[in-house]
Amino acid sequence: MPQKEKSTTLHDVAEHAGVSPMTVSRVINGETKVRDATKARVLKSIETLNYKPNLSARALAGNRAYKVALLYGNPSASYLSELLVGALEEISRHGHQLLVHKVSEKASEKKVRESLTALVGEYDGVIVPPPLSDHASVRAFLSKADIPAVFLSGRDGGGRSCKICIDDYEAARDITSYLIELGHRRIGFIKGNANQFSTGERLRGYKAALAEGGISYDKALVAAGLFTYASGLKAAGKLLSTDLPPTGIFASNDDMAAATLAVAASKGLAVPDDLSVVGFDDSPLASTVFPRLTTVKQPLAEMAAEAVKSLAGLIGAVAGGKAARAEPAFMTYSIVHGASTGAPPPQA
Amino acid sequence: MPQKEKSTTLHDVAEHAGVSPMTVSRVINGETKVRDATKARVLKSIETLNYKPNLSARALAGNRAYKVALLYGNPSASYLSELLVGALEEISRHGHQLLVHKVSEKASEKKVRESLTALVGEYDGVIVPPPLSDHASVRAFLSKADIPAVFLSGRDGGGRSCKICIDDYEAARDITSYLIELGHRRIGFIKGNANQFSTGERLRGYKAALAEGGISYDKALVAAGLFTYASGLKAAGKLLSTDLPPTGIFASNDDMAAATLAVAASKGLAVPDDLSVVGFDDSPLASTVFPRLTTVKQPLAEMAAEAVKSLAGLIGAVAGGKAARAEPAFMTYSIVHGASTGAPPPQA
DNA sequence: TTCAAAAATGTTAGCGCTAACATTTTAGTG
DNA sequence: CACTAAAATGTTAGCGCTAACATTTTTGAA
Repeated sequence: MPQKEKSTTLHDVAEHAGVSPMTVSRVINGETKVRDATKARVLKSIETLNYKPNLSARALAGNRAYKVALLYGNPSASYLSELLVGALEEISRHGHQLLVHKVSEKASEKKVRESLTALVGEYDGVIVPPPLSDHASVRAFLSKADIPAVFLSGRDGGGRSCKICIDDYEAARDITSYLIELGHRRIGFIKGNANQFSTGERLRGYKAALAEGGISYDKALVAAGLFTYASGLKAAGKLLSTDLPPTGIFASNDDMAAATLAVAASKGLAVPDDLSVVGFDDSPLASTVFPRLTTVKQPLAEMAAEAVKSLAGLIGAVAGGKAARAEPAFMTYSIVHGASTGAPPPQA
Repeated sequence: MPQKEKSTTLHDVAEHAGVSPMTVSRVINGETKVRDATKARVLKSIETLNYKPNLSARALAGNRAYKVALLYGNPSASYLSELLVGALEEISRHGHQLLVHKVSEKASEKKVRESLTALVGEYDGVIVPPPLSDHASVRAFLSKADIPAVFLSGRDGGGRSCKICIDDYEAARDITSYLIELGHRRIGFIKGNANQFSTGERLRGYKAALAEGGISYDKALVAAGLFTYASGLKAAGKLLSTDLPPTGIFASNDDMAAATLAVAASKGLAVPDDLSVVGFDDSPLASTVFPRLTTVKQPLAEMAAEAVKSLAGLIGAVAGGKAARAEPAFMTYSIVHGASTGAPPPQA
């Protein structure tokens, strides 16, 4: 039972290594200004005694136990869970405290304001994932409240904010190019919600890939969507009912791509033989449906960890009275190759 | 900026209320052995000064900052995120620390053992959601390691463990009864993974409802499944290809129910006019697909919160040298009425 | 070699809170 | 109304760690 006997402390390590506690503290923190020989000795003692710093004590003494709120209003909980895993990992590494705070997107302006007002006194910083990160009034409020914030995706933030995202434009271009490489020439596109920043970026990427492939942009192959399954059904229905339907469809997210699969099935189209489908996000849905979707995977856990780091930096800077302005960070995405893509049918 | 000026401490409150810090501490904790008048005064001061206890300090002084690991191996991340939200809420209320620890279910026995061994020295307790809570070797290991554990669903645990769950049997019976009330007489059932405890319970509930409705159990209306979308496709395909297909299908989880919808669509069956479909879990998928599934909703966030509480109790008891054995808790589920259910077609 | 600047290490104090014990107040008895 | 047990409150000390400053050791130029 680890909790019966006292756990080893900094002092135990110090004694074992024959140095002062402060030196040990320095080793486990900055690791600067300690002679290599000493450092090695301390590290060995730490190893031997299996020392684990007590985060509570550290937070208390160092006066830096930030409380961070992860806002969410996203019913697409899959996104959330990966964020949480990453954020928790990073948070607990530093002894901060993470809370999840629900902000209903559909609530009235006033309600949102109330919900956020509660945060300001309570937390030292907030992390804002999409779609909240595109929510104008949320952004405006946080900016005015002058609370350190890190936005995931969405537009660039003003004030004490930072943005962590992947390059939606590049990713969309890449995955579209992939379809082109497979031989597709008529590629449909299902747009996302118009008020989200990534919607425009993904469309831009789609167009760029077409241009690079020497394919002219055809308005008839683009359908509006809202990032929802239902909207995907409608959009895919429209695209697949034309005289000359596309042989490949790029849906701006997996929900709509999954809907596209459903529409294809009901029309008797085989995927990927008759139609290739790609999505975006690598949501659980992407691997749930059959065939598994080819899609763009964002490193959400890493992004969340990065967000926590940036936020800690922002908070620290603000506390230190410095101008707080972290650089936006682009993370690397990857393309997940599923079974929903293949060469176009020969007659096409 | 909340982090610039020092936040109010226990002492500030004590001074404001004209009592000793210890009295304030007693008020915010047990609230016992303090005169009502004094307590009221202190509470008012707390209110006035907007005092928030410092969890780090409390944990440090009280020597009770439990580290809790939430194991997961569940690719169905939706489940996880709701658990996390609930667990985080409760955890941070007490200043404990939560970590998520991945345990690959498909790894070799040895790998699993290694993965878990790391936990034992590191954490004070673990929370084990399904499907891990049904994983025999995980259970055996935790029991032998004698680490406080709370299982969500799954079988009852031995050793220092506790189980939080809903009554799968009752829930399955309820939702089947609902189909019967709508007028269905031929109700198909798609089973879950055979090695999960809830699979048997749900089947038992299905049978009980049939019996109560005076419907005889027909083996031909039951298909095997594995809780996956792909297995659902197969099972639903089988059920809907018979001469006299069911008018309602109860899939043991939402993934398989969603697959049933897809099969229905490809067969030209309208849901719910030609076929009613119900699922189990209220996963995000349930509200993603069209039409929205009627399903059983487990209060996952509450269950996680309860798990944290139970775990804290177990750990405390163990630390105090008492026999640790918390009672299993049944939580209340609810039935979510979606658009996937309706009266059976008249000719049926 | 000598000595100051730089680098490495040590000392002191205290973060905010709560056990554990000490003291005061209150209520209850004869 | 004194006197004691019980209840309420206060005091002291320290949880494990790290700022901030104090001291020692090392380094390298004169």
